[in-house]
Amino acid sequence: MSTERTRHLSTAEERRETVLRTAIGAFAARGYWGTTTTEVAKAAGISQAYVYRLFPSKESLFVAVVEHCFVQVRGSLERGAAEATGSSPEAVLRSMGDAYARLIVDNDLMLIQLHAQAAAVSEPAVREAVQKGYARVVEYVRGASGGSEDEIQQFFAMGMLCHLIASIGADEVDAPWSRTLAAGVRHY
Amino acid sequence: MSTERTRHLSTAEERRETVLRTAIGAFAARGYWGTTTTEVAKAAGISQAYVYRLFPSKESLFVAVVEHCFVQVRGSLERGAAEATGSSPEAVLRSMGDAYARLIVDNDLMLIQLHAQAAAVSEPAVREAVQKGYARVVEYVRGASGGSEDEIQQFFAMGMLCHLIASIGADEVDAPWSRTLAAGVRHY
DNA sequence: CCTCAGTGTGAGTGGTCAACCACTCATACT
DNA sequence: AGTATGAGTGGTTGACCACTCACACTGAGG
Repeated sequence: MSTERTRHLSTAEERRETVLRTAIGAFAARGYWGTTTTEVAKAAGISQAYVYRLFPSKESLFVAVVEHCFVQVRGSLERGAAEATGSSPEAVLRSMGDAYARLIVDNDLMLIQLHAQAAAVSEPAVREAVQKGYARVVEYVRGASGGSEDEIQQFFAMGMLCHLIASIGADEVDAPWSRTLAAGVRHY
Repeated sequence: MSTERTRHLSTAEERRETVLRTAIGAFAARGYWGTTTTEVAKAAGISQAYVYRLFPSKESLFVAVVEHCFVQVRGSLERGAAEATGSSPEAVLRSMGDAYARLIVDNDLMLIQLHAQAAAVSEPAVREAVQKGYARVVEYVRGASGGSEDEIQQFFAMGMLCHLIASIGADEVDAPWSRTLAAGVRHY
């Protein structure tokens, strides 16, 4: 049954996953409006026309990419929670933060979140995806850590600060202001 | 002088300022790549061609808009610092945060910051403007508040969380996750 | 071997983009 | 009145955009 080695064609489902994975890198640089479907196709190694057989529109492709990223973020936080030493909210949150820091060594994953946030302003479908993504992530963090409202809010505020630092390359600037913003922010 | 048909001419400098102010609203919705120079021109009430007499390129226009926004943010923080009751770092920071919250009642000003952050990823000129903007703002907050590194970092982390809440409209969602994120975040 | 459903593409479509240029008009100053 | 200068525009351009469609190719089941 397994004929994977000799198979030249992929199933549409396999292709869709490839496109989703590679589209992250494409959208990460210039976001929803700045990235062309041709760039996405090139990154996935298929023709631009075939992108439109796999996804009905550029918007739905981007939404799928955003959802894919949130799944990965949640997975990373779950691993972090599992690795926590101790069960105090603080210990679990620290371990989760650490896991997230390791996840976004791949900057692209984080940049997608930033660009999704930007696109959410005026693209309702994107906004809905981002809202649902944060809904699940916030509820997961609350449940798994048992942290207070304040602690959870702090956790996400720190995540947003992380996005700022990476997006403007503050961690590559050697200055007091950048050191203040990036102080204690893990970056593997 | 029977049929009055006045065509009011401004100086180029006046026009440039008009364009900067109105372009904020144009860029706020769809950011750098999603906004056309025609939209900017329409918002300013001039022809698209004239945008290019006032600014050498779309990029330099966007950079000017971003710089303009940072100036307003700094001005708002200065007013906040002046209004502070007491001179403890905590009191000054709280007053500054409050002033910022009042400033971004106009969502556009905040959305520009978000879109500037997104554009900074791959547009070096924008990145430089945003870095310089945060450099000045962080140093100002440090100097005016005298807060610790941690307090200042917290201050900006909270600002970033604010941007998230507004960009995805979390404050219009009635759910536990959105209440957790927005708890205590002033919104006039 | 043939069939055929599903994978995949080349070659477009109409529309829009940033940028440019030749030009008109309003005003200030002779 | 004439002239110089700068404000402001209509029209255009070539590149590029999202999206479409007719058609070619592949390989598993018969």
